[in-house]
Amino acid sequence: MTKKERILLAAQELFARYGYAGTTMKMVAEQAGVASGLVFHYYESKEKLFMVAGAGLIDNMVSVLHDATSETTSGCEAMGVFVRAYLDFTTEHEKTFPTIIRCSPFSDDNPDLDRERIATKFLDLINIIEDLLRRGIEDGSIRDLPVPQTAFMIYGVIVGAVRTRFLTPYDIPGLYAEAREFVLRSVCA
Amino acid sequence: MTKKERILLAAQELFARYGYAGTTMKMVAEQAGVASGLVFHYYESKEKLFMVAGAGLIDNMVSVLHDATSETTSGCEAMGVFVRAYLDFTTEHEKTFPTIIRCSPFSDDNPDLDRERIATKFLDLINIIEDLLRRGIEDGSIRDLPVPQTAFMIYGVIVGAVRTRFLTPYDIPGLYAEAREFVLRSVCA
Amino acid sequence: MTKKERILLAAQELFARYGYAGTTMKMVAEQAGVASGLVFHYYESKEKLFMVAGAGLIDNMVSVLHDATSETTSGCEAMGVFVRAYLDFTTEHEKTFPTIIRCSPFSDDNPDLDRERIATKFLDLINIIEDLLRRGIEDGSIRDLPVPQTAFMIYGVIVGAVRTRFLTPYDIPGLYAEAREFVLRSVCA
Amino acid sequence: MTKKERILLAAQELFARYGYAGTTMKMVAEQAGVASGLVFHYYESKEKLFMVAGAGLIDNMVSVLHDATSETTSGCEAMGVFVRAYLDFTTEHEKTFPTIIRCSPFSDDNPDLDRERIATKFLDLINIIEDLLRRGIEDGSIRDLPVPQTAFMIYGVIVGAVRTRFLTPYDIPGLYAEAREFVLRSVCA
DNA sequence: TATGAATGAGCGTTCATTCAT
DNA sequence: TATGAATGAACGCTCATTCAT
Repeated sequence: MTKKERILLAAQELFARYGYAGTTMKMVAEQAGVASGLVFHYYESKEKLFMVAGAGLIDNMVSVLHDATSETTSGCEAMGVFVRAYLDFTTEHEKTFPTIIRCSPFSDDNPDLDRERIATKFLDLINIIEDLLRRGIEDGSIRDLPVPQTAFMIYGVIVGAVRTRFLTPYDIPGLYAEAREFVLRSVCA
Repeated sequence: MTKKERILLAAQELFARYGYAGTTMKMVAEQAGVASGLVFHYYESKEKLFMVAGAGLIDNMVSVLHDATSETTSGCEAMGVFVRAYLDFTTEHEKTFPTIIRCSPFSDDNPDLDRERIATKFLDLINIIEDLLRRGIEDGSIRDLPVPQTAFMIYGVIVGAVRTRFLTPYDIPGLYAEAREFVLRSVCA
Repeated sequence: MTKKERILLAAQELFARYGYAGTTMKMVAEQAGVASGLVFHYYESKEKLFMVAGAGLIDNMVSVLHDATSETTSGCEAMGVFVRAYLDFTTEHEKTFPTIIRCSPFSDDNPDLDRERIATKFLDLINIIEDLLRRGIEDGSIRDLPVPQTAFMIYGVIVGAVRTRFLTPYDIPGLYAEAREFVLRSVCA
Repeated sequence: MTKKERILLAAQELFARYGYAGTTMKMVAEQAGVASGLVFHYYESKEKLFMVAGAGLIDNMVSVLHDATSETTSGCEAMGVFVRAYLDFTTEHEKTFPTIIRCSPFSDDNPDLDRERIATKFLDLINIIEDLLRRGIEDGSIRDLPVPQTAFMIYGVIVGAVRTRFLTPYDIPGLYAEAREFVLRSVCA
């Protein structure tokens, strides 16, 4: 692993854990085991580092979710796969994933961040959901619902489940499975 | 309005708008029209001010939601009323409400905050939902679902809708109405 | 002397001695015997402190020079008084005066400084020289010379003498007296 | 042009434009099209690079001025030629010349610079003026004036004119021609 | 000769907090 | 109760300089 990569990983973990404001560039440098100057050498500024850290994770996630849903036989089934894959992804990347939450356009972590650019990234995720909805409506496995609004609701449930799991002091068993059921009950025919 | 009250209101508006890290005690003092020392005189520290600001809003909200759902005839109906009342509340308090988002246990705005105490506050909200669920399951208007998990999912949908509305760069028409439908479809018998 | 005044004086002395880039805000705070935060509390930024430091000195100087030349009988005589008074001023304020040099529009000390605002200040000085020239041309004590250009040359001689005295490693006796003669020989009839 | 030469030229242009503090070694490397390490390889440190950059220009200038004044018939005439040649030189090297201003012993740009060594360089220039003065006094074309002081005054006028031209926000037509007249009126018999 | 990754001291600035009045 | 002067730790960031390759 190069130092550049170590810095990025450290940033993802720390942003995930402490948020944007709670993470200092010195912390990143220390965790990566490099001098603080090197962080700036490679990523220019804290904001840019945060963006790159988040964008990398989203790209990765989008590609995983795209693959996961491509081999399904109905829109409803695909939706179930999507929710599960999303939630699995968060479990597998539990150390870095919250960075995505914190750089989402729904986040309030740092109002200075360039929302436009972030929103564009997240649109990829919303778009997948919309595609699955349309596919399901067409093949009859999903009710005839307003697509964009419903897509956001589904995303809300998923994010809500994740946030609840990551940030709630009390543990709720079966939360992820229930999130999937909750969505499917609401949208499948 | 006393100076103490003016400070609290200023804090709620500023935390709502700029978040915890983005709000300075000087901003609060200025907006309230008092000297910065007075803010500390009344609220001791930034963190405590933030907590009081959030707690006040939640208490207010809990009482509004309690009242709104008390005169309903079924659990399902009550749930619909709850969702609508919650969303209406956010619209009516759009200048201060986001403070609640930012001090929720699901928030990442300030990792230093005393999660335990915040969570207790929010539990009041979750408890109302759980009560409504149990009531509906009993009267047959709501399916037989695992109560705590489902309560969190419902809360997730609501919060997701709110966040989408408050923080998304693009406007989604009918989002709130759709959120209510989404929930009822999923839980009502 | 208030702390605010002590900060300003420290700034004038340090900027005079070490220049803009060579002076740090911590140095100013230390020399003034205050915490570094207080310097920003009163003067907002290094650049603004520098401007205030320079402007104060120029204002003071302009008023001294105005007074000195007001009780003369001819333009030529007034010019001699002006040069002497200017040079005397630098001697009396030798610890702080170089700050003026360093914030002059002729200075290269900090290209970021707001030249427009500085230039306006210095124009007051140039204007006095121009007035004296016109007065002398009218009363016949000064040759008929192009006023603005000559004003700048005179200012150049004065500044040159001052710089030579302040910054040259070797001492040149009678430099100031000679500067005055040099100017008068060139412009007086 | 070798890389070493390209670095020196880049340094002269950048120091001229942005001053010592405003120029970074990375800027020099970039403008020269080389890696930053190479700048240090050839010139050891920023300060030394600055000195070499300034010294090179002065040497060049001294030789030009020496040649220009060698074929004159009187001290006064030579002085006129000197002033004109100096000012012409600044016009012909307007991209790099200001570096000389910034490394002059009269400059405040960098108080760390080794004044002794710089002063020695500039003495070459002053010496030429002194020689011309002595020659003129001897041949009767120049008044009997104290040589060293007058030399500094003349240099002050020239530098003043140059600084005014290079750094003043407002343009003054005929400034250079007037500078020459100003000097000759003052010193020629 | 030539690169650019890597270092770390130091800078300007912010801001929660304290305290004399 | 009310002020705002005063503190100082900590932050993001810059940049001269070093050094392995």
